[in-house]
Amino acid sequence: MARLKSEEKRNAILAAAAQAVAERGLGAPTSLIAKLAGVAEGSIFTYFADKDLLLNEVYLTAKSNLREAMVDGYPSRAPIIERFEHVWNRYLDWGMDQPALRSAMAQLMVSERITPATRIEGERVFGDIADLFDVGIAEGVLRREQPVGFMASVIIAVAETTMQFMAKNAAEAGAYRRAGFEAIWRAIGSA
Amino acid sequence: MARLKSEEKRNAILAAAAQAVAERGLGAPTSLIAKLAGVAEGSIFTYFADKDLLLNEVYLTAKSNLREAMVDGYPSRAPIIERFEHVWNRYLDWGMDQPALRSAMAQLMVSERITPATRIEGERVFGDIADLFDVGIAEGVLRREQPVGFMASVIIAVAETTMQFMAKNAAEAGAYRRAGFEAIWRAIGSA
Amino acid sequence: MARLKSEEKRNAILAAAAQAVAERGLGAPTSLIAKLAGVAEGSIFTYFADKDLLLNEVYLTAKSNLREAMVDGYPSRAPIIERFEHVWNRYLDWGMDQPALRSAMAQLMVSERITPATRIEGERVFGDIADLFDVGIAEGVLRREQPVGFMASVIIAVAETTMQFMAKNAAEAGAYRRAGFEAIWRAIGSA
Amino acid sequence: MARLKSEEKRNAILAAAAQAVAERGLGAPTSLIAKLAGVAEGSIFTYFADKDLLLNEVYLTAKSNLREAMVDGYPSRAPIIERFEHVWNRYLDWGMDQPALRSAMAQLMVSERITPATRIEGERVFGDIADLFDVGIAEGVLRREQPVGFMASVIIAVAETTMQFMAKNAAEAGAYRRAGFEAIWRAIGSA
DNA sequence: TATGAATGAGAGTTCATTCAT
DNA sequence: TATGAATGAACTCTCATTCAT
Repeated sequence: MARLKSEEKRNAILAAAAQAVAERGLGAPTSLIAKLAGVAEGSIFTYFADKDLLLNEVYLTAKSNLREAMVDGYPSRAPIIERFEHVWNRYLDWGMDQPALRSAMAQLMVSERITPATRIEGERVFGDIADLFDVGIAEGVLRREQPVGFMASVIIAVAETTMQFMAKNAAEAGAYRRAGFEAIWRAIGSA
Repeated sequence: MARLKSEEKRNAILAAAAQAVAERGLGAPTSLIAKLAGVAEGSIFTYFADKDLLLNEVYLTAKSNLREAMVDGYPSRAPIIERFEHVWNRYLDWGMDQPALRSAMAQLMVSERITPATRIEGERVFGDIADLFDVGIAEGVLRREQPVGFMASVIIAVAETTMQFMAKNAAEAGAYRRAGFEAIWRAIGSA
Repeated sequence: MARLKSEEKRNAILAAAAQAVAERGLGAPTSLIAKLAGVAEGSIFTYFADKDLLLNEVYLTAKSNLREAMVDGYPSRAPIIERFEHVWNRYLDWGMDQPALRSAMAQLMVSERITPATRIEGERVFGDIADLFDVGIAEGVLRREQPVGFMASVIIAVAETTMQFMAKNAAEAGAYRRAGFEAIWRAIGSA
Repeated sequence: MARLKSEEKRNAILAAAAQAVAERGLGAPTSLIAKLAGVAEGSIFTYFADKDLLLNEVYLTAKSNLREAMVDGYPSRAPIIERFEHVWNRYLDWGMDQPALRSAMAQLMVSERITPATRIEGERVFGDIADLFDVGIAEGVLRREQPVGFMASVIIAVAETTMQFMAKNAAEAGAYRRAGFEAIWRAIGSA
């Protein structure tokens, strides 16, 4: 048997693509991605049919990766505000730890290259986290007036902004983290 | 001595560039921009030294344009919440009226092609609107804990999100507009 | 005003493409064509949208070129056999003079890259020469049983073969030329 | 001593190559050939040193295959015209039955990829069929003026043309078959 | 100044061939 | 021997920019 397509190599390409996009935008050449991944230029296309498909996979991978970070250590039985805070903190930690993934995701999000199907799939990944909102509303700790999807997007937007400030000013990172959470909690909490 | 004709052409190129970026992303070819502007391909480069510079100007123009929309009809003497609401509504109106400008701005914002200098200049444009915050804090209607720049960015992020939902679901546009404002006001208001 | 697209350059590219195809087959790189034409690689695409279109134009150009060679000095009033012989000889002369054009045409003819539309257009070019057959049949010097299109194709095929032998054996070129004509004339003549 | 299994695989590759060339031209990728042959991409190169060699073998195989079709049921004692007619009909039958082989052969014939050696070898395969001509000339039923090789090539060319018309217009296939034979017989017969 | 053809570096992608398995 | 992933040169085509007109 010949060499089999390795998950490892696939991941290396995905990570390299994220880095390349973070550094050079969506126009980052596939040759740069190959170099960063330590594979031949042609190998990219044995793992991904074309650049757009690769970019879509980067997007999905980033979302999954983020989701896992959020779910890890999730305090299922704690009061809902603590659960929210857990998710919030994991989100920011993820963004600080993986600036390339975060930057790539942000660029991909507003680009035309992510297909509608990928966008839907990306939202599906966050399905059970979105359920948090339903619980919160049922328990009366979240405002019921706002559509759940809208709230989620607002949170992401604020988190994104918070991360920008944390990244720009590491000394005050903790302060921004708290300020962001308070802003969000006030925005969506029913108190 | 500003040649009228040229100023017009310059503006046509800027508008065309925004449209091109909105439709095709930052990789939109200068030849498309030229065609949309009704100008020869080469003429772009008599008005803008290179594409990056053009893109930076688009960014600044969009910001100025938005600023003007916000300032127009500004109720200087109304209670501060009404002033905020005015700004908020003008922002959303602008985004709905000028989807190309909004989309281009969003893409430019997260891209590497906007220079730090341009970013600073872009923030300066909003200087007096940012002053609103100082007044609000002084008057005790805004929370003082959060840095002003951070609050402003949060507002922009939430507005951006709100516009996305308005654009996607025109029937509920009014509801999103209000939901967004309430979320923001709770987030930054001291009440 | 800028430089205008020059007919001259277009022709140079067409000729270069024919030569490249003759030498390297239909897979001849556009970069070689550009070099042979003395233009930049990119210039090919300002004159022809893509390689297939260029190849189709080469085909059509070759056919037109051949047609002109055949029509030149055509003895309209001579007996029909002489008119045929004129066409025959002009055809072979053309093929000997323009081996690149001939070879390119032969390869293009059997390839998938010539579109049906181009094929039809190519036949139309020979319309009035095909009329020779109708006259011949009317005058009773050509066999009437065979469809005109078929006869024409047979002639071309035999001419092609004749040229191959002439090219391979220049010393006997004259003999092949006569042998080919006699074979054809017997095949289609009513005598 | 010939491993059966391998011989089969070799033939599968040859057949697949013919089909691939018929469908996609000489630029058909070896990966397509492998897929059509039901063989791994790399295996092609254990049977044929490189693509050119494979193509040359396809050419030779097609010629041999055609030759066998012609020889099968050959009426050695019938009058020479019947023998010719037999060869003619077998040729056309072969072409109709094996369009891929015919198309591949036609494309290879005019291409630069068939080496002179292969061309000579290809002619040698038809050696004894070419002998028919010598007999015919000796018996006085064929014109003696024309070189044998030339006559043979003319016949092939006319047959090729006839097959094209038969393939394009199945309803009239019989008519073209007869018309082609008559044209050829008049061209080469001494009558 | 305006034009748009010309340029060629560089893009994404293909593919014959190699080679680890 | 068979496999198919790996390779990278080479391909077609795009595009920012230049420059003759």
